[in-house]
Amino acid sequence: MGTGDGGRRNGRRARHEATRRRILEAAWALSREHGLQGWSLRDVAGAVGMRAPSLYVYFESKHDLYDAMYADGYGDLLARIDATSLDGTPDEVLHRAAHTFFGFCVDDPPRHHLLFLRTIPGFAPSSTSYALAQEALDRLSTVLHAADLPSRSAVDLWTAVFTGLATQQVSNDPGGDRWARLVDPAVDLIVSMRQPSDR
Amino acid sequence: MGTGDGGRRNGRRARHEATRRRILEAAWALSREHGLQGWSLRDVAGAVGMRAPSLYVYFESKHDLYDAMYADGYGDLLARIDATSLDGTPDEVLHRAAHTFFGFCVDDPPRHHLLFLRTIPGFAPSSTSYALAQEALDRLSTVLHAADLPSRSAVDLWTAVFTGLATQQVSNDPGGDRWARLVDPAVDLIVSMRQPSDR
DNA sequence: GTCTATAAATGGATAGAC
DNA sequence: GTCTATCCATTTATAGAC
Repeated sequence: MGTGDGGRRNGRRARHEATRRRILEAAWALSREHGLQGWSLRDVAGAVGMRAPSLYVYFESKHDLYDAMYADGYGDLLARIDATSLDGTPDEVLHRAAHTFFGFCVDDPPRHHLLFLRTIPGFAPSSTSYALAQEALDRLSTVLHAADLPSRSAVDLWTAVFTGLATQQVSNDPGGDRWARLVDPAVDLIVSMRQPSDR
Repeated sequence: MGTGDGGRRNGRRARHEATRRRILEAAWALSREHGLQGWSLRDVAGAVGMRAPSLYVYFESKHDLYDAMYADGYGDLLARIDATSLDGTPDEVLHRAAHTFFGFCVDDPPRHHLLFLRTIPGFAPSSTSYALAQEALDRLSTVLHAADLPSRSAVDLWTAVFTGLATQQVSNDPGGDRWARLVDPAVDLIVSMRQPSDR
């Protein structure tokens, strides 16, 4: 024992999780190819060599699959945040943080769509998935605070500006850098907002 | 003659246009109630006392209806821009322009969705409708230019920042003012970006 | 866990009578 | 211009055999 799978080396549970992940990845791939709403459960099933009804062993519904994608996306964001160095001056950290977030958005447009635009009819993240979104926001607050931008206004402006830049980039100049070039100037502007009371 | 309707006071053409508008308004109303994708052509028809097939006399398809809504939305935006005074100092004009745009976005979330988020599967505006969007952007450029912010970067940053603020406001604090309060500070920041070479 | 078969509903769009 | 009738395709989801 001690493997947590009932004593079997490749337990049911692990296999189940592995298949879940294959399905999840197939859904992401289809989203990148045909848009976040451009595929059916049949399509996902076909992509993993199954029939549609079999998916219901792994996900309760299509919305449940979207929810898993939502959690997965925020998991990726948290991982990127964790991998972002906090070395250097506060301003250096801010520039780095902005690029981390902007890059995350433009690297995967459908993920950006699901996490930040949220226009899937009838879909709302579950409370456990939403907790991940909250966690990401908390970490952003922590970084901004450590960089002498502690006010809620600063955090709110930060999210609005960089989701805004990313949305424009993704939808009006995909693959280009027309708005990407504005990330650093935007950080400088927000930094210039620092007030004595903030320190 | 001279009425442009073939000599009839309430010509076919005028009636046709009037019915088209009724359908359009019904689609907007349903969008505000159930979301931009939360209604079918049957629903729209029911709302105007018709059956679904009759709508095809006025619109070629559902996408064609979306396209008319898109053009209608930009028509509204252009009207608001026209109604916005250019009096006062350049900075006053900029603040006014920002509030005009922000108010336009938050006043009608599904319109904001259709015009600026553009996540309707398969929908893309026709060239004539898109020309209206271009016209709106041109007028924004003109205003910013007149207010000593002539660079393309300034225009790009402007659109990103205020669509970003509006999206956050609409989706995370509907009816509130959490991001609305940041409109004026954001204008101040962008204004502070003016460079000698810009004048 | 995966399948076949099918339910159950929906929705866009067309044909043709009136 | 509006209707009835209907097509046709699609999709999510379930039942039950294997």
